[in-house]
Amino acid sequence: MDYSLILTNVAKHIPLTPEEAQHFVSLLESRTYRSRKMVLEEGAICRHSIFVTKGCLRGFTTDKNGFEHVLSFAPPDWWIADMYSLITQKPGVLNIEVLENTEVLLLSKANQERLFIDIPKFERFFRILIENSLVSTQQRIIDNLSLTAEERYAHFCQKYPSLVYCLPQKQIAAFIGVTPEFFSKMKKSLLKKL
Amino acid sequence: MDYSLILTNVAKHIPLTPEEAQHFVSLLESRTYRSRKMVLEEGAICRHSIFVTKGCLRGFTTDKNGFEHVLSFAPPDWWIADMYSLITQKPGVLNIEVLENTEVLLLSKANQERLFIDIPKFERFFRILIENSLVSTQQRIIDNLSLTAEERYAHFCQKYPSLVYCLPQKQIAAFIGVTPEFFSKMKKSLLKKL
DNA sequence: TACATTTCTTAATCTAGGTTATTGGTGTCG
DNA sequence: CGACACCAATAACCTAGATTAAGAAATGTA
Repeated sequence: MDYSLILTNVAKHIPLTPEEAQHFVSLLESRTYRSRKMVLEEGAICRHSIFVTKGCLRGFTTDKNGFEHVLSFAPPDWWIADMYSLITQKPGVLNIEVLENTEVLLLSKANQERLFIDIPKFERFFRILIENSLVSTQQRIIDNLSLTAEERYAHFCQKYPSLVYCLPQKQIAAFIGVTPEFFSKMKKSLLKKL
Repeated sequence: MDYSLILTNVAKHIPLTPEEAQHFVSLLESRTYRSRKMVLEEGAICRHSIFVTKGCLRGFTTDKNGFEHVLSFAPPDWWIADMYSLITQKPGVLNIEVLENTEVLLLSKANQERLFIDIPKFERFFRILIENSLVSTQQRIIDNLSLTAEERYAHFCQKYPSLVYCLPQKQIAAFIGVTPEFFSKMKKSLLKKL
């Protein structure tokens, strides 16, 4: 098993000794998922933080009319979970689905808590991780309040350049908050402008 | 100076000995602000986390057309800051304004870091604080993507019952993401429905 | 190769919410 | 007291984006 991606990810924020790194990876489980598998379903309790090493996941909710809204994508080197459910250990609202064949590392809630006790600086690591996540989530609210669909799409292209070409465009539409039909129309009118 | 509100706020998540509590409050500065004062302006570096003990603040951004969009309100017992700027110590995009005469406690970034060293469990406290903030920010994105303005207003009333009656309604409009004119129209049509 | 399923495109029509403009109310301060 | 700034309400008109309903392309699968 290759842990270099996740160890580099951790090392961006806290230094680990070889022994600490060894202890950390011993708390992880690795999994392989086929495209379209649901990793977590609405109403279930989220018991792991998921780190993607290969492939891509998406987190989404379904509204009362059956429409899906994408909260986040998780390409390699990203973490994903239903934060609400993971924290409270109550049933959550998020669905997590596999978009292409994907490899992940799982850190269970119990192992995460053990980690906080055994190597307290992981408390710092996850604080920083969540701080960054909060900042980008807040920025997205500001974008939703102040930008047009076209501008939000432009931001998306800047922020996730690798995803723009590998994702079905209905998924991008469900992220920026428009219907697939409007997204198609918009893309066409963007081409005309060039 | 009365520190009971902030100490209760901390005690919700981590237990403190009297000595630790004493050390914590020694790192705080208290301030009083008059209504309409700008506590933080766009382009400035955010150097403190702000805890409100009395009154109310709001955090907002201004878009390229001059319209304001409210990211958060901070009534008593809430924390507020420009997270991006506070973390990076680079110029931020958030304005923080006083909505009525207000009393706050300030924790500077430097003192926060000292606190993490002196009393490491504060690392845990702020992680939990930010986790909760992330969960409610994510929920707001889902709401923005899947609910109508009327439904978002209903959510707002549930979440901030104390603010609904004390805030100018243009501020509520700028939070849920509609113009004051539409908000007025909407409120009228809600009355008819009863 | 054919068939099923999902995704993308187009176009007509519709609506939630924005824009602009006018009016009246309510502080607040010299 | 009057002047001025801010806030709320209303109404007529406008537009970004939704809805509905086709087909056309692409993709999977046998």
